[in-house]
Amino acid sequence: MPDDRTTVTELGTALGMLPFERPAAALAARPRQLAVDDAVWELLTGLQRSGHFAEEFAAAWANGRAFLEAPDALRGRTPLLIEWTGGRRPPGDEVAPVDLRVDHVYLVSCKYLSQNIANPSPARLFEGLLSTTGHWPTGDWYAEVAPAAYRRLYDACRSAAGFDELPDDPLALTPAQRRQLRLALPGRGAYPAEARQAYRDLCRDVSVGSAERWRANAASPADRERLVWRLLRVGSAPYFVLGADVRRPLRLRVASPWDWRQAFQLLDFDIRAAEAGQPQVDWAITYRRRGDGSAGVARGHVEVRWSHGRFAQPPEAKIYLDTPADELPGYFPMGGAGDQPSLWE
DNA sequence: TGTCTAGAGGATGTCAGGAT
DNA sequence: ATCCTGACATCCTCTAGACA
Repeated sequence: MPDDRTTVTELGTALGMLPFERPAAALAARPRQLAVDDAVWELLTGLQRSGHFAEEFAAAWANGRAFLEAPDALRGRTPLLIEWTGGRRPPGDEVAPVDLRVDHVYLVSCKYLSQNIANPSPARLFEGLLSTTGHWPTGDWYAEVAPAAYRRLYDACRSAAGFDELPDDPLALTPAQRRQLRLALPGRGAYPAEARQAYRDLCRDVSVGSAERWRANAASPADRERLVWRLLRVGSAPYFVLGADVRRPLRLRVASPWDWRQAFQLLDFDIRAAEAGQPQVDWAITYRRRGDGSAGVARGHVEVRWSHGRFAQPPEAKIYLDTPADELPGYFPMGGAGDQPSLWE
C-alpha cells in the first residue's frame, strides 16, 4: 500500500479530471469512472476530512483539472475510465513511472519531481546504458573499475578494525562479515586515518574508470541518443507529468522518441569524471532545437556509492538531473486553456 | 531410492527519497 | 554535498514432499 500522501496526490489528481465542482462532491459521489475499490474510497474520504495533506489535495485537484481542460490532453472531454496503479510500479520495463491511465491511452505520472531519476547498478548504467535487458558485470563495481584502490581501502579498514580473521579478498566476505566490518567503521562516513588516502584514491579511480567505460560504451550516435532518452525518461509512448516542485505546479508532456527527434538534434553527450568526496561522473547533453536552430544544454551527474553502508553491499549509481524539469528537451509545458498545442515549442 | 518440483525464505538489486 | 534508510521486486538456493 502506498503511503497516505501518495494516495492523496495520485487520486486527488484523478478526481480533478472529473467534472465536479469541489473535491468533497467528487468524494461523496464516488464516480464509477475512477476504478478503485471501496476500501480506497474510505481511506481517501477519511484523509480528506482529516485535513491532513490539504495542500497536496488542492494542488493535485488543480493539476487534474488542468489536465481535463488542456488542449494537449483531454480538451474538456470527461474521462470514461481512470485506472490507478495503486502506488505500485506497473509491470514491464516502461521508463515512465506511470500512476494513472486515462481512457486506456493517456499515461500520467503524479510524482513530485525529484532531482534523482534512478538508482541502477553502476554496471547497468555504464555498461548497459540503462537498458533493462542485456549483459553486464554483476559483481562489485568498485572491484570492477578500481580493484587496487578498493583492495587497499579494504586492507586498511580491516586492520584498523583489528579483524585479521576476515578474508584477504573483500569479494569473499560473507554477509555477516560485511555487517561486522560496516559496524566497526567510524560513524558518519568517516574512515580510520590509515584508510583515508585509500578512500580518496578509490573515489578518483572509480570516477575516472566509470567515465571511461561509459564513454566507450556510448560510442555510436545511436547509442548516445538512446542513452539520452533513458536519462531524460523519454519512454516509448508520450506521457504527462502532473506534480510540483518546491515553488510551483509542474504540468508537462514528455515526448516520445519520435517527438524528440522531430524537435531536437543531439549534438554532443559529454561525460567526465568529477572531483568530489565520493565517486562522481558528470554528464551534459548538448542539443539543437530544430525549430529555431538554437542550442541548449541539459546537465546531470551520477554518484557511485555504497547502498546500505560501507562494504555492506555492492555500490549503486545514483543519477541526478541538475537542469530543472521544465527546461529539459522533450519536456513540453502542457498547454493550458487557450494555449496552442505545443508540440513544436 | 532417486528425481523432480513448488514454494519458502534469504540474498541481491532497485526505487524513492530523507537526514545532516 | 554526502551519506543513510525503508520498502519492495526479483533472483537464488535449499528442502520437503510427490511420484516413479
